Amino acid sequence: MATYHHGDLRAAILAAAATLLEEGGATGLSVREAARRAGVSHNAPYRHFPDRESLLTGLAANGFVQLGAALKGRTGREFGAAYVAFALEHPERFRLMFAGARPNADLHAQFAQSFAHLGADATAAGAAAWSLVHGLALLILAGRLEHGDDFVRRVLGAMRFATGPQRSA
Amino acid sequence: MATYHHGDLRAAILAAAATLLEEGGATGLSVREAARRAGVSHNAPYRHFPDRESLLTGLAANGFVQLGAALKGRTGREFGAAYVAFALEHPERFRLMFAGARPNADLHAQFAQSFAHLGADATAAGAAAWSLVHGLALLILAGRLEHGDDFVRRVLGAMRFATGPQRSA
DNA sequence: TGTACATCAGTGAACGCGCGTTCACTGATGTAC
DNA sequence: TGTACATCAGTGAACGCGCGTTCACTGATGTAC
Repeated sequence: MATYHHGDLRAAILAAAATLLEEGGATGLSVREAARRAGVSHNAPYRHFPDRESLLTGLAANGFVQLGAALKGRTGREFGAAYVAFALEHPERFRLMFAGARPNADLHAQFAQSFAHLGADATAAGAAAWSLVHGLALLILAGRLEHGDDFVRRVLGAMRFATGPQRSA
Repeated sequence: MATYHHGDLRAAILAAAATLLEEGGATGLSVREAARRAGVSHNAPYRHFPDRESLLTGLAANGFVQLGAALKGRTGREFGAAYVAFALEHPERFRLMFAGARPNADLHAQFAQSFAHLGADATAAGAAAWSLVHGLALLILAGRLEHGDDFVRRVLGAMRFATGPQRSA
C-alpha cells in the first residue's frame, strides 16, 4: 500500500467531484460518491470540505481559475470563442459557476480576480458582449442553437456594438 | 369537505410544483412536497404524472407557453425586454426550460410552437440577438450584472447587428 | 326517476435507497529534546 | 541517532431523513337501461 496519508486528497476529491459533476450535474454530485472515486472512505472529504456545499463552491472557484486562464490575453472575438469553448467543454461546471443567485464571498473574490478586466469594462457594450457569448454558450448547451465552430464564428461575427454615449432611455 | 375528486388536480399539482421550483430549484422539488402543498396524499400526483421527471417536463412546457404568450407580437427591443423580464420573474422556471442537454420530444414540440418565429429566424443575427437577451437574463440572475430596467434598456440599446451576407470565416 | 355497474381518482401503508453528517477510533507524521 | 509525544488525516460504524415508487384499497362519478 502507498501512504496512509494521501498526499493531496483535497485535489483528488475535487478532481473526482469534477468528473461526477459533468456526469450528473450538481444534483447528482454526492460527497460519498466523490470519496468512492478518490478511493477513500466516505467521510474522508470532511477533512477538507466542511460540507457538501463547500465542495460545490470549491468546484466553481476552480472553474473560474480555469476560465480565467483560458481567456487570458484574449479580446474581441477570440475572447468570445474561448469563452464559448470553455462552456462547451465543461457544461456542468460552467452552469455551476453561474448558478448562484447569491454569490458566495470567497467565490466572488475568485471570480473578480479571474475577471478583473471584464468587471472593469462595465459599459453597456461590455455587458452586451458578455451576455452574447454567455447566452450563445448556454443556448447551444440546451440544444436550442446549432453546435459547431463555424456557427459560433458566424454569430460572433454578427455582433456590432454601439460606441459613444448611450441614449438615456 | 369538498369533492373527493379534486376537479383539476393536475393543474393544482403543477401550480404547487411551480412555487416549490422557485423556492428551491429543480433539485429541491419533490413529488411528495408538491402533493402536500396541493393538499392531497403523497402519491396522488402519480395519477397525473408517471414520475418526477415528467412533472418537471410539465413545468418546463408550461413555461414555454407562458413565455410564448409574453413575447407574442413583440419584436426588437420590446421582445428583448419581455424575454429578460420573464426570466427575472421566474428564474428557476427559466433555468429549467433551458436545462436539458437532450430536449424531450414533447417539450421540444411545445417550444417550437411558442417560438415559431424565433426558430424561423435562423440567421446569425437572429441567433446573436437571442443569445444576447438569454445571456443578459442569466448573468443578472447569477448576480454578475446589474439588476434594473434602466441597465437592461441600455444593454439592449448597445446592440447592433451586421446585416447582409456574413463573412465566411 | 331509479338502480347496477364500470371506471377512475384518490388514500394509507410499506419498501428500499443513498445520502449528509457525526462519532469514537487508529495509524502515520513531525518535532522537541 | 533515539525516544516521547502532540498533531492530524484518515477509518468504519451508526444515525436519522426524505424521497420515489408500488401496492391493495375505497369512495365518488357517470352511464346504460
